[in-house]
Amino acid sequence: MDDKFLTPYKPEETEEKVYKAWLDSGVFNPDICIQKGITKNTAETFSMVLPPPNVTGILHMGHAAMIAIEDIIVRYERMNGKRTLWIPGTDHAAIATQSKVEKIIEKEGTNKHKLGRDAFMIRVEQFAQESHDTIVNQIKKMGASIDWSREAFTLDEKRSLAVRTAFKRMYDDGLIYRSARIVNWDPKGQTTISDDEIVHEERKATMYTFRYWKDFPIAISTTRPETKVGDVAVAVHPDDARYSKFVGQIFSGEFCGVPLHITIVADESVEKDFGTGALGVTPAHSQIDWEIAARHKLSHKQVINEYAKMIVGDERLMGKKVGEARTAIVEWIRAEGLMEKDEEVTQNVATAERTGGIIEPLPKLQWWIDVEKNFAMKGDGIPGITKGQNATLKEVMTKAVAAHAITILPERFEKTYFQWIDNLRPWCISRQIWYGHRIPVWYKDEEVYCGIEAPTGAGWTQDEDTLDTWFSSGLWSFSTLGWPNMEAKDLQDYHPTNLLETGYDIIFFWVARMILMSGYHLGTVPFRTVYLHGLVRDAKGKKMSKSLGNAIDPLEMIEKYGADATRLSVIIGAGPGSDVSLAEDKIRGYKKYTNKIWNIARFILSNTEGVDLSTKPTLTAREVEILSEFNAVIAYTDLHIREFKLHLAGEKLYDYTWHIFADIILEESKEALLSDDSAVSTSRKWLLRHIFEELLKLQHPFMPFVTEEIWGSLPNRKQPLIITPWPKQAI
RNA sequence: GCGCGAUUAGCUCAGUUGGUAGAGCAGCGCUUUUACACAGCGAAGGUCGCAGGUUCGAAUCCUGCAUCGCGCACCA
Repeated sequence: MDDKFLTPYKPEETEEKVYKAWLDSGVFNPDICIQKGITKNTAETFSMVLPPPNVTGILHMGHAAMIAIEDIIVRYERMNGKRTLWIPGTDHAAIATQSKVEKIIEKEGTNKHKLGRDAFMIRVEQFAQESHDTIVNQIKKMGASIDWSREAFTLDEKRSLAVRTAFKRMYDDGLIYRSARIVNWDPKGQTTISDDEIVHEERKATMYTFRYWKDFPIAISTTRPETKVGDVAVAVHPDDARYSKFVGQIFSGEFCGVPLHITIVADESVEKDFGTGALGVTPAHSQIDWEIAARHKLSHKQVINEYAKMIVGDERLMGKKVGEARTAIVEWIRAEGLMEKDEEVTQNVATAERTGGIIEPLPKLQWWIDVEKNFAMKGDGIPGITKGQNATLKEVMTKAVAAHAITILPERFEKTYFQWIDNLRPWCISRQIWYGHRIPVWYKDEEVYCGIEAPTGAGWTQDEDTLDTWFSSGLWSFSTLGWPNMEAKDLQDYHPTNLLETGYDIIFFWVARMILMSGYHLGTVPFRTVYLHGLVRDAKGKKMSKSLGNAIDPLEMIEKYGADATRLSVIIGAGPGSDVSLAEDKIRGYKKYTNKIWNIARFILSNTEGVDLSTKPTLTAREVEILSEFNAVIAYTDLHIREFKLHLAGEKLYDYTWHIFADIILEESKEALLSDDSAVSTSRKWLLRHIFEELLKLQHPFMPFVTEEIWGSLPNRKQPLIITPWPKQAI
């Protein structure tokens, strides 16, 4: 027995060495596994992409949980003989990364405009590179058995080609178009954002009810009086008897120094019972009003600019921030005696997820993806839509899940997914930021050119905007496998991928967009199964965050307690899709467990020397009973891993190893091992050694380091544990 | 407003074909005995949110309610 077992288990002396041995052996790469004869080249494949972490800094406990879950599954599949591919990568994360770097240079007393586009981009790329290196190191520390030879980045050469190709094809099909509509403008980030990047925050506000001027016949209500200088109409319900006599009339007057011409229109969208039942229509600053104006062919007038400042009126309004303008207008309304009512209300204010800026709806010329336009399907991978048949992106996304070409787990998230599709509007994909994929469109006078490469000839200028980061991540399942080269071997072997494992918080951002992109470009699903995990929260169930100071740093935990303990702490106690509470005590507890296994190894190794596992001795009745109980443990573990109930599998192994195998079986065996009767001790030795080795295999996906290290000290080992076949029930 | 989830021991949570309630941590008592004190043994601790219903039997199924949390939509 190795002397190292005489002292407690030391992860710090084990993990780096073990990970390096795995890397050197090349077993993370399925091609090498075939070359070495570890995997049959006819073996079933299992593929998965790592949800690429943003290059915005360091990984948090949620990433650690994600890596642990995925690595358990990958190791399980590999031990079961499959050609197993897990692809690593990182995401440039466009707006998130850019705003992070903007904050950093702001502290240095400069900004992106002073630096200029080129110099600023160099700073961003440096930052991204540093983050990338940190992240890769963290993924390795967690023990991820991922194929580094296939690492990808959403903004590297290959992925850029995929993005431009995808854009061009969708543009040619008319699914991508440029149009002026109301956008979600983030004045803080100075960019448009998509509907999904909006977070509604409940805030107190005042609802004012007033008339534009004294003899205006109808009072309106609003929480944003400053936008009323952009009103072109008042909309009422067609059945509203109070106002029907005014419909069609135009009233002109002056509102806080701004001349207005208000048409009274009847529109079904107006609720009679809300406020006064009359809605002041501000087409340029409200999505709904824009739609009403379109229905009634009304003009629109922009009164607020990109910096959320007023661009009409006299000195009372012009150049003022919207908040100040609101105060000024309210004062004016009161002074004029126009105010009929003001009341406190709570309302949901739209804010930008990344910057916290209050969204200012503005009309702007932007690029969009049409989710309701027909295109010809490129493949047969979506049930109910055959190749060549016309379909819309909405239909593709719906059918992929409704017809169970994709299974979403836990199942309840299917409802969430369908609800999102039901409310889906055109996806705004252009961003006014610098970091990201430049839109592959060039302009020359009136000409517009969309291409994978820049047009030849002089005088072309490329569109200034970049793409929403989720455009490139939407391609991830196939851009990492060689697309747009349809002949690429990886693409043919590994797509659709088997599993997408990610957090439920990005089901719309990412999961849905991947289904959209794969459905359009390949005519198939990007993955067969979606498994959604929950959030890692603190001991009191609060979301971990730096500002709250309750965040647990996974690297620090790995240093203190080891990667195996850290992995178990985020697996056990977390059912599929439900959040997991984590305190340092929990991780410490699993550190003790790794040590327990270490000591079991010490006992087994020193008591079962010379045992021949290949020759099964005659077992006593009690031993047969123990073995059959253990077979049930194998079956239980196997079943629950396959059903993604890793918490149950992990907990069972913990409970069995500690409280059955160690506390009962080992204790009761001491007598037999001391026995003078060699038949008694031989059969008991065989049994203990057999169960222990099988337990190492079963636990390997959960705690790869300590199990591999012990396995390496077994006298009869033939190959590393990571590629040792998974236990089968046997009597 | 629509939808989803949670409510089990002091704390964090497990517990699916319905059959006498479980773990970890904390706390209590005992024990250094062929592994391990990062340990072992033992005791204690719960009317499984509330009210009904189905059933021989309900933490588990059904209905309603309450509280907390989340998502979506929307309030002009």
